[in-house]
Amino acid sequence: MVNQAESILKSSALSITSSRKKVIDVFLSASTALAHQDIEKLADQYDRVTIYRTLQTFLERGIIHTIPTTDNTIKYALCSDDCISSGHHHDNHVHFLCDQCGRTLCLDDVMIPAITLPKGYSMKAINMVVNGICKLCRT
Amino acid sequence: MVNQAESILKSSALSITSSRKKVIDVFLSASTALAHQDIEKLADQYDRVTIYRTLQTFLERGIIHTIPTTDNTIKYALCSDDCISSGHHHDNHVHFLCDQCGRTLCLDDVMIPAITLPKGYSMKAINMVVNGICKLCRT
DNA sequence: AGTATTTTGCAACAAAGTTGCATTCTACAG
DNA sequence: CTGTAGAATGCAACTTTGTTGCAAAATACT
Repeated sequence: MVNQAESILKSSALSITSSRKKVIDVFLSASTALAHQDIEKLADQYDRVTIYRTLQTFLERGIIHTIPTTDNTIKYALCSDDCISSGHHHDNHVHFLCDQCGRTLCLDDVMIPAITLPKGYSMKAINMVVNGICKLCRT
Repeated sequence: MVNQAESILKSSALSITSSRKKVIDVFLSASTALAHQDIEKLADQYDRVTIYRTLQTFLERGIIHTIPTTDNTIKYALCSDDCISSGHHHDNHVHFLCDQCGRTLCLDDVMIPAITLPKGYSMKAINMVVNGICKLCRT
C-alpha cells in the first residue's frame, strides 16, 4: 500500500523526506485548517525553520492554501484533490471560522457566489470567510 | 471649521489627543487600507506602542475595521459613515487586494452576496476578499 | 486654575519569522 | 548496491512584530 503523503509529494515532484511526510500527515488527520503554531506542536520533532520552509514549499506547489482570517493568524489547509491536479489553484468554497472554539473549517458544499467587479479590475482569486458559531459549539 | 478627525473622536466619546488625530488623518488621506507598519511610518513621531493601542481602541469603537488578507498582514480601513453611526458594525462590501501594487481597496459598490450555511452554523460576520490586478495597475 | 482620570512613552520582554552556513539526507547514475 | 551531486535540515544568530508594567504627561471636567 502506498502512503498517501508520499503520493502527494510525488505528484508535486518533491523529494520525499520524513518532515514533509509528517506535515502532510498532520493535515490529513486534522479536521480543520491549521495555524503554523498548531503544525509546529503536532510535528515538534522537527525544527521550527523546517516547518516554515516546508509550508512555504507546499504553498508554492499548491499542496496547501492559506485561509485569510480576521484575527491575525494565517491558517493553512490541504487543497482538495481536483485543486491539486488542475495545476492552477481554484479554491471556490466558503471558509468558516468559529468564534468560540477558534476552528477554521472548509465548507466544501457552500460555493462562493459570483460577483461583478467594477470596470478595470481583474480577478485572480477570491476568498469568502464567515465568522460565527460552528455546529459542534452550538449543541 | 471643525476638524474631521476631532468630530470622529467626539462621536465615539474618546478624548482628543494629537496621536489619535494623526492616525485618523493618516487614514483620511490614504486611498487604501493600511497595514500597521504603514501607519507606524506615516505617524512616526509617535511611539510604536501608542499606535498599537490607538488602533486597538479604534477597532473597539468601530472607527476602523480589519480586512483579512491572504498574505499574513492585517489591513485596517476607516469605516464608512453609516457604519460608524449605526453603532454595530456591518461592513458588507467586497475588498480588493492588488497583487501588483499590494494595495487593499474597499469596493464600496460591490455588495457581498448572501449565502446559505449548512444546518447548525450561525453567522456573525462575513468577509469577501478578491485578489487580482487593480484599475491603476492595468493602465 | 486644580485635580482625577486617561493616555503616552519608555524599557523590557515574548513571540513570530528570516537568513547563512555546515551537516545530513535523497535521488539517481553507474 | 555504492558513490555523488544537489536538495533539505538543524542550528545559531538576528530582525520584526506584538505585549505588559509603570512613571510621566496630557486631557476633561469641576
